[in-house]
Amino acid sequence: RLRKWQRRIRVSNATERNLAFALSELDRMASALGLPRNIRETSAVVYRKAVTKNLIRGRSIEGVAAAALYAACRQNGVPRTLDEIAEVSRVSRKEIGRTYRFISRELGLKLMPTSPIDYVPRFCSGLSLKGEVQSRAVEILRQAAEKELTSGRGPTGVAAAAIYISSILCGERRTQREVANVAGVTEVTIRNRYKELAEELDIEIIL
Amino acid sequence: MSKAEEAKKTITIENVVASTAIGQEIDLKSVTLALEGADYDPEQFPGLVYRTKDPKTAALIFRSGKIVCTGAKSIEDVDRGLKKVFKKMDSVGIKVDQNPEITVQNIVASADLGSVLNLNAIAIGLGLENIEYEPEQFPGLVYRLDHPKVVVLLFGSGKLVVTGGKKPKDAEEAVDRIVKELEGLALL
DNA sequence: GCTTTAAAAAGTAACGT
DNA sequence: ACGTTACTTTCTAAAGC
Repeated sequence: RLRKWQRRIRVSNATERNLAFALSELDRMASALGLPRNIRETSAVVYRKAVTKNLIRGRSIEGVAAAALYAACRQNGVPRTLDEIAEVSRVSRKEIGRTYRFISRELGLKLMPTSPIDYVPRFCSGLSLKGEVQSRAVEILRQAAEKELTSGRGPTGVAAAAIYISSILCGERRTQREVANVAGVTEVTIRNRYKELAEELDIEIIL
Repeated sequence: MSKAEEAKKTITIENVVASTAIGQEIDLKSVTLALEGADYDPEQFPGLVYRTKDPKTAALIFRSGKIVCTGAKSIEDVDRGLKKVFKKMDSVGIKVDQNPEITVQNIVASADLGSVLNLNAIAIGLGLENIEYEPEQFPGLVYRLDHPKVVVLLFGSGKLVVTGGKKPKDAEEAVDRIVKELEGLALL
């Protein structure tokens, strides 16, 4: 009788300790990425659901926390790339991606693939580009989606290319290197994507 | 001719994995020394790797006498490749049953649906709960089928990969179902 | 879970020239 | 800006950590 109680208390303590650690880990990563409170709350909700469904078994708390944060950013329409999450996590990008796929499926998050449009505001502010450049980039991306120029392409690369084109069209040109650094892709990728967008959408770029 | 028939004609078997067992324990150390081109590093992996050039295959030989053959382009090539492995083992002094049971474990096939695909629309159409499509991580959409039990990777180009099947017919049935489901959703 | 093998799909990356 | 190589995803068996 007494042992059963002690065991419950022990389990309870361990569970609470693990949860406290996970929440502090979420907070630490969110702070490092400068994420707002609503995303920290969303990530905590996702993490608690994962705990409730026993999804932590065989997985590290850090891994599930990182995946929960990645999911929370996407749910709120302000995605971070796996590379960005991995930078502030102790877990590898590969592990975060696989854990995300697992909890996403188990919790039935049903998230749509990340849209390049969701990266535009953040990338543009990182390049000090005005709202006009942003809306023009978004318009390019809308047309790109309609003409099926985004299937299978990395969202960040497509967003970067649209912003690159938009910055030129608006007379606030940013170099491929500047855009590439902010978007976390290579200049080669921006070149490939922008050539494709320009040709398929009949946009003339005068350098 | 239907699109399903057209697509099925494009199916190409790319890789066949099979397992078998000679009824005997093997001293991998001595086999490694006797067979030229044999790679064996027990610290890294318990199996010895032996490659054949025609057909091009890679055999993983284990201490237990069990063997895995990968890389063959057809089930016939699995048999041809393993026959060569058996002959080599024989020439090195290992008595091998020349006709052990061979089990095909996995068949990887590729095919072409003939037209570009809107992966985003397909992800929604086939149901976000049955599909994995994360273009940030991989350009292909992952679709798991229960019948046949295989995994299909769909690409924006319209080309696809079917893996996990144990017989050529599994790939055919998978392509057939994919085409019909996409046609039903007007996405092909 | 990992280790090793093979193979395709298409995108992205990192080398060298 | 090329070209090459290589990594991402899926599957599967094997023996052992």
